[in-house]
Amino acid sequence: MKLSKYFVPTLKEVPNDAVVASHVLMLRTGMVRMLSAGIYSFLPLGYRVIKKVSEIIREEMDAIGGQEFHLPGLSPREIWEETGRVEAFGDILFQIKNRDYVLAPTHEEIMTYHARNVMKSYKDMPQIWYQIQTKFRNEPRPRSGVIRGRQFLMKDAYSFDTSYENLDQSYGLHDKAYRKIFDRCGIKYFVVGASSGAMGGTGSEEFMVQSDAGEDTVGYCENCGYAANIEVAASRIDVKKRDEVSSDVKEIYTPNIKSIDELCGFLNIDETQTAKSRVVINDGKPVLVLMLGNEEVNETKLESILSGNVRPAHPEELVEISGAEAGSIGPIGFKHRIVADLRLKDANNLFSGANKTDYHFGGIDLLRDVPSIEYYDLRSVQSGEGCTRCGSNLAVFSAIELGHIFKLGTKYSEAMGANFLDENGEAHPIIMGSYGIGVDRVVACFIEQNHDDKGIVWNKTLAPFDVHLIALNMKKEDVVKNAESIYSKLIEEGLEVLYDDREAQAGFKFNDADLLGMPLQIVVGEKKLKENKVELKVRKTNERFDVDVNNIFEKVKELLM
RNA sequence: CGGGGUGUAGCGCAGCCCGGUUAGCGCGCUUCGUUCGGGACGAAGAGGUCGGGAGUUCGAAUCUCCCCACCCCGACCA
Repeated sequence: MKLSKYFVPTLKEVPNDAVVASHVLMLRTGMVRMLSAGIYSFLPLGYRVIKKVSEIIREEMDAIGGQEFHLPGLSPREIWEETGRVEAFGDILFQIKNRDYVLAPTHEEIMTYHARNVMKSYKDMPQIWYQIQTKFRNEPRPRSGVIRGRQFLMKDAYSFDTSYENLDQSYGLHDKAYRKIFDRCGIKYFVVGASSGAMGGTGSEEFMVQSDAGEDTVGYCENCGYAANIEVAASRIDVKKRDEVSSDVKEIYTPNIKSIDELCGFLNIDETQTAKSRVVINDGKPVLVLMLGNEEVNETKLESILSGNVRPAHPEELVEISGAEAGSIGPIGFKHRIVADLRLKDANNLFSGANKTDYHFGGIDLLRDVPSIEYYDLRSVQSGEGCTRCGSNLAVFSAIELGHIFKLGTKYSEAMGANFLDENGEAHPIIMGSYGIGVDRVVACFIEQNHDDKGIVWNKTLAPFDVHLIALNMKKEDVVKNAESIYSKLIEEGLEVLYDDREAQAGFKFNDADLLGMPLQIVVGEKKLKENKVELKVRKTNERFDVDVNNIFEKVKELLM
């Protein structure tokens, strides 16, 4: 491809609206342009990369017996009513104004629609159906460029099986295929285990990439590979040790002391001697949540323990429930359910609120004074805490979800009446799995992981072109002649070549080449042509080789391997 | 949806507080000439509903009100 004719609008300056590296670089390299918030057009260069990722996905999906579909983006709303997901998605679901259609945010319903009444026999299964399609979600807040958009490209696959054992197999095939896909793309990822979530089902894994642009927080153990969403992650952490002697409960006057920090300062104690109280309303009933010192409650853990609806109590409610204002609430004398974090298990000599405004108790012995207390893991793990599996230090960081594999079970087949007959002629709902990969996220994540201050550093697998050929001075006949012949020769050999044949300064071309980041650059200039040589530069390592014009292809092949 | 911010040429910005010529600057773009291995130089040009609407005023990019778009933080997130 000749750059003089190719639509690659590169940007020298950093666009104002972009913050994360991949977003900045995708704009600067002319891979994408924004049309509207969270809606991006892929330009020719960017689309080449999308196609490369898609092709890898396609190959690996086909290798596990997947069959590619191309489903519509539009679908009648009533099909989503069948599974109750119009309500479940709520405002996320785009609805068409002048006809009762929605823009599909995912395709479980549509695939199930095609399966029902067609896959009627156990003999028809297993099946793996997939597609690479645009999804539409009315995200309240699109961000980070292509990483969270209102419209994005997703590979979604669905498996149909007759038993949970067979589902496990289909699931396992996807797990392997996904690892191959991300390995081939050259992405550093890790796998986070089940957090079954609102989708229902029996198991799931998320394929994650560490990135500050990510929206999930995970705990990860480099040593053993343990990885879990912060919402469920556990760690080895000491419980507060029980003192040998429990002192008596004593009431302390603590005027205007509201926070744990203030309490510690006022009494000159350490925060590990205190228990913080939070009151929530769980399905209309108050619950006191006790944490050691200043530790924050992990909302997800709390909600899964309490089940049902959980919300913080209003300030007026607090007085009514506990008799005290926020800051003076504690376990002793609290007349409702009390749950405490495990670190407080059987602790004594604690300071906490006295349920009387401006008073705290000291010498609290939870074992002695609060017999009805229940203990759970309620805190979020933090970096540096011990891995529960191997004891090494856990790292906590944010991450981007690249893929998700999910054992759906029969949620959709039951709701939509997709049944099959087994060997005995009995009807059962089809057992399904669903498996997604964010294709544009793969591209963005690769760039997040592979760039420097000059631009993108592609590998051969995903690079839009293998070679970036630069003719330094288009006014010199010798340079043009040699560049043209190298260009044809490499194309003949099956390489993808981007040829910078523009009338421009050398520095301009070098910088564009580094920005666009093809793995290998070939520089054709007067200076080295005098010795019948051209320069090859490896983008990643910045290594340079002077190569005889007649040996270019061999050296290119060697360097690209 | 809550908090903060921005909107002026393709891109990056100044001007606005304190209303008053023809709305500027850098990059990019067009033409000509010079230059040609790390974002060149000279000369001449083109390019603007100052986000939109209403208002105040003799006069609005500038003041007031409403709306819209976009960004950041939070909430939300199959």
